[in-house]
Amino acid sequence: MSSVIEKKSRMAADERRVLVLDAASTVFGNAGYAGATTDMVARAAGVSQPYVVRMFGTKEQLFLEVLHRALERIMSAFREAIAGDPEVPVARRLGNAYFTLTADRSILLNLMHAFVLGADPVIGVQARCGFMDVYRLLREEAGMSAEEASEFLAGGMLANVVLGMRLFDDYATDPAVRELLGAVFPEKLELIRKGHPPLPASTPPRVT
Amino acid sequence: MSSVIEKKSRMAADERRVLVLDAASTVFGNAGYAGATTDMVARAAGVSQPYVVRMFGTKEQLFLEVLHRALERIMSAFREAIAGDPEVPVARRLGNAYFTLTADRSILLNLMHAFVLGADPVIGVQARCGFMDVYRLLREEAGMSAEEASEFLAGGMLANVVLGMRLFDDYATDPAVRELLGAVFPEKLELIRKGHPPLPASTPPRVT
DNA sequence: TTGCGTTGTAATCATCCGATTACCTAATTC
DNA sequence: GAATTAGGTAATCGGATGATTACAACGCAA
Repeated sequence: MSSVIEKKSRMAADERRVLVLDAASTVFGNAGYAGATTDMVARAAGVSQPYVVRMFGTKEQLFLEVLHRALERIMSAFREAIAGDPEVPVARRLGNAYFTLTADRSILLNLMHAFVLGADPVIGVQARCGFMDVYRLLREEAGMSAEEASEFLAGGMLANVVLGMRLFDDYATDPAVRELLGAVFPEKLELIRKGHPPLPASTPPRVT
Repeated sequence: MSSVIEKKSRMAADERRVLVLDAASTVFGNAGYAGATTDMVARAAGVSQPYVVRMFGTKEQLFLEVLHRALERIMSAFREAIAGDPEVPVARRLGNAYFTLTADRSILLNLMHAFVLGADPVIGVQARCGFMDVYRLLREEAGMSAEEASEFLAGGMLANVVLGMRLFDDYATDPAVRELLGAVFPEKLELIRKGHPPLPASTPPRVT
């Protein structure tokens, strides 16, 4: 019922910092960079709004840190997978690693928000750099061909979109959704579905 | 050098309406829903800001119209492709149609912006509906299997991300970008590259 | 020309948001 | 235990933004 961390009075700034970063990741992931406010982040972290901006300088720098941390997690998860059991093909190991990452929607959602802001002079640059870092990892460290890497990334982007769209919210009401999700997350469907329950006020889909 | 349409004095409201919708598509596509302002749209369309909101009621309704029009264009392009030359496989026809759509970045970018806003109570619903409409078209009208449709959509999502990220801006400076783009747009690379010149102030990528 | 509906804008409003300032209080040090 | 640093917040500011209102100019019909 209670939150995981419920400290009273003072806390080390470093601890508070990761709390705020976690909150920012969730908020930015749901609302996007421009749609989120520093006050939303502050409330989610249980601190005051001025404290958030003073810790990170600007809203933009806060988002860049969130983005950077998301990329770090992906890269390290992939590196672990690459160093894993050589019996199973590397593409499958990486796929499993990616699947594990979906447990925290915000990681992948923040990446997607950055990816579609390529026209932004500062976020766009970081998005391109981060994306190409991942591509290079697939090519050079995982030993994939350009076509294999492209195909792997394509599947990942579709998974990201499906998560961002909250398609799981319509799992119960639309058989086509079930079918598609089954194709996007082969074998893992039931597992991943448990981690993505529909929002409380899930509106039934209306056709236009 | 001059814009396509340069009418003086009065114009029929319907004509003006499509001008504003075109402008809105570009602006929303670049900045996203929350990042764009009605004033940016107004300036791009050459009208006053109050006129924009009076024509469409609210900024949200304007975005929904942009989104709806984008979906309509995709659906009709796909239906044309499905009705095309039966000699060439339908997946290839659809791929060509999708490639043609990339000529207007904003169509696909607005879709992506909507797709990552699934948590929004009104945009999210439209995003899911529109996406599933496309999926159903692939399954029922194009006769694809669930796996074929999923694979097709995956490739499309990667293409959208690559366009949104403005990866073409780094084509000249990064060989890995060239390689990846070659894998994402097989055969069509040179063709599509002509339609996506880098921004004037293209910042060279910095590694973090 | 007068009248009137359509097309459009200038001015303005209320709100929100990121950022700044000034201040407060719990620890830590000496 | 006084002094000092570190961890915070309340209050507020200036600018941006979506929306409203009131008004102006054009064009057409009688």
